[in-house]
Amino acid sequence: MEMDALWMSPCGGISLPSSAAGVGEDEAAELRRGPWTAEEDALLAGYVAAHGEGRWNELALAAGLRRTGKSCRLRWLNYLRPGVRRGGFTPREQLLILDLHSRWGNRWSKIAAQLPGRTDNEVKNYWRTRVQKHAKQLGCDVGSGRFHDAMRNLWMPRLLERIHADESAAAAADASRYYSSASPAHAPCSQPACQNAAAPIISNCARATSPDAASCVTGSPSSWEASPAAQFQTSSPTMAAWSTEQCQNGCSSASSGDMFDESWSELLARANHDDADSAGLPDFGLGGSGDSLWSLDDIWQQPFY
DNA sequence: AACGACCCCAACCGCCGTTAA
DNA sequence: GTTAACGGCGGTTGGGGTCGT
Repeated sequence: MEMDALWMSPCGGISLPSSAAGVGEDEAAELRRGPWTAEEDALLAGYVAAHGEGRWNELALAAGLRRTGKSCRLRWLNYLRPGVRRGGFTPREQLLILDLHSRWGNRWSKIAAQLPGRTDNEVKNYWRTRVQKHAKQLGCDVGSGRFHDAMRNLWMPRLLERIHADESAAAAADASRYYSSASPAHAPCSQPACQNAAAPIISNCARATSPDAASCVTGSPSSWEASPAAQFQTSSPTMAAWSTEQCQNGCSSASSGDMFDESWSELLARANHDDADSAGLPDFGLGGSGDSLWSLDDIWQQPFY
């Protein structure tokens, strides 16, 4: 679809505040806004490839782009830059986002820096659209301790289960190829970082802080203290080190999708119908509490990936 | 098929810190 | 030392797509 016409003002141009960075009145009168066209992308990418990043206002003028330097920078960083990964977040990435956000808050650029190929904008959008949606379902605020601890004790362990399942499947596939080809190159990864990839996160899972965390889901304030997550205390590599290495190794191959959906539906189903411990999960006391904070009917309607 | 509600994400906005003139 | 320009960051918005009725 040709976007050019859509974003031109009726007068053939758009008006921007004259304070638009680095441009004069004449230039500002001709500046374009809105979605980028393929031609603009090509212009920008070509110019950056030839001259490098930085000095965005200058670059915009020199490249002949009728865009602000800011707009060029954003387009480059979020879309055109080599290595930018698109598509759904993998379980690993989701787990990292949860963990890092719990530590750093809305420091999107800092969090994105730990996710190779991901931009702060993507992380921010993920948080706002997915995570906040589920917080709303819970009746919690995402900034509340209750929501915080629900993440640590419910979703993060489930993400780890998912990751381990994916890795087991991948390892099995590798082993299968190994035995059929007898090639040492296909031996399972023996690097400590691979084996301990999940441990640093689990250790954080065990650090729930809010006394009423469990009450968010159970009304049983201390049940999470005995969570099996505590057994994962570790001195493994730091999260930052893990994130870069592991994401580069595993992010691109893992499946995508919203792990929260799976966590909600499966965890709650188990908690209500089975003994949580026997299912390998912490006992959050969900069964029979009748805690109206959970909207089970709604949650069970979530799609299962 | 039509319509409205909701979701997702690209892009913009405003603020702030840094830098250079 | 001052100030304007710039880059970076987090918050917000608008529009296209999807889903449900």
